[in-house]
Amino acid sequence: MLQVSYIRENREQVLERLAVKNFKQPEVVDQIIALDDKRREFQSKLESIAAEANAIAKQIGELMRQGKKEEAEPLKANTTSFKEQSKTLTEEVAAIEAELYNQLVILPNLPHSSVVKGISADDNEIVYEYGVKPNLPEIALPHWELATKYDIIDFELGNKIAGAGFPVYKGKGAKLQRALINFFLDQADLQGYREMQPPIVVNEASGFGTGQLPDKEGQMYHVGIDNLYLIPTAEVPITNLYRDVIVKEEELPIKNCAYTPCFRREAGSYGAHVRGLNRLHQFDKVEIVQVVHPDTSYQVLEDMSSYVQSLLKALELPYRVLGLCGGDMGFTSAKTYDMEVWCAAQARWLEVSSVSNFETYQSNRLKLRYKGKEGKTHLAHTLNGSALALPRILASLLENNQTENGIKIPSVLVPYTKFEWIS
RNA sequence: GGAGAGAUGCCUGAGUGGCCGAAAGGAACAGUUUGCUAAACUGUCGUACUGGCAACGGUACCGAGGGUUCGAAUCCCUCUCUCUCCGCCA
Repeated sequence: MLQVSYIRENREQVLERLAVKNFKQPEVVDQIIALDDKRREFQSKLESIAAEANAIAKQIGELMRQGKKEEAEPLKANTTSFKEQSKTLTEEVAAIEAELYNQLVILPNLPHSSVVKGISADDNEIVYEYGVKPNLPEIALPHWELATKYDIIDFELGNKIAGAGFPVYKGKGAKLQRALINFFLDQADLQGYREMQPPIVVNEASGFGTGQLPDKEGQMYHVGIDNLYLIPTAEVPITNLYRDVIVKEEELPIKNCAYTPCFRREAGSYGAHVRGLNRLHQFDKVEIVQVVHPDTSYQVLEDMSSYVQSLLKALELPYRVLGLCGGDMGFTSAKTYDMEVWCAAQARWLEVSSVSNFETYQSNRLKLRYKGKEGKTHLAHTLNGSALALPRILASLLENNQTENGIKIPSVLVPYTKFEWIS
């Protein structure tokens, strides 16, 4: 959520930046400013009435204490009109504030000045490409066929016990998953991220805190009986740890990471592009989350991007980095890099990580602030990134590393898997 | 699931209708003293909105939301959460 004060003071710039994100309702900006004017006007009326009423109540209290009951009685009569006025004004202020909030949540985050204008994924910039795409023989198999061939992932069994999008990993498939999780967590640890194990269900307040609610309600699994949501990413519980928190400036940056399963209903997805591991309802992911000082957030974004890339290099996967254009960026992000790995048999790029700087967009809603040395509070900046999401890494490993002798495990993973080949 | 108790500031904790935005202690921060550390002493020490160049004001907040009252941390109602005991279970 953007800050109203920022919108007021930087109207032109806000409009210009929203255009980069291809935002269709620029009139909302002026509506917000008008509503805020109205809010101030009504609130100040309400407050001056309250001030008068408080003053009278104080006088009455003083008289009562002195035992002058008779003198207090006429004062009471004066307050009836205050009560009525303040009641209607309170209702009006509440209505204005509700409308202001409704308008405010329509506005996406403002893209950073380095973000290019654009409408769709076609307009994203390829900022970096690394590695050599393997030359596979004609008979190369897509990962879902390899999974069956080596009996390491069973999609049918998953269908039976849960449904499509809930695969069962078996034997070396399961061990490879566990190896990847441990590898990612160990690497994050080396980078100074504190490992956390959060709940994988969250309450409504947390869903609102990171912006999944109310917008993406339909994308989360909801446990109705207890009104809890299965997390779509560890970003939700980890970032919400800092909801309504004021940290000391010297505690920044705060670096946390977490492995969790992630649950996404993916309502509306279908077809060949969701085959196999490409898109699942449940998947594993290691997430890195930082809370930083505003001055450093863009440097941190670059650091996080390099870190994610270092993981892909270690796994010897060809990848590319996309700088997302305004139109393809998430609603809450100011700048996002997507990392995509090459899946050789499918001959397509698959997104395995998304690293974003949210600036104050999340922290404003979360009320996540830091207290500066001068004693004032300021909103902190938040960032997060996948490091990494497992299924597509697995897909890419299986497809790219397939040989006549089986699937070769990257050497960095062998200490974790304790085997070199899936055959 | 049943019964009971509770929710106050960074923490502990007092406060049962006006003098309470809130005692006291601790923590933290700044200063004085000190050869250093410690101790002692002094001071500062919630958040948000809002008026003002500022000095300094106003309003709201004692788990959340309603209500009673001239006036609510305090009384009433609803909800949420926490703790204790019992039951069940890992």
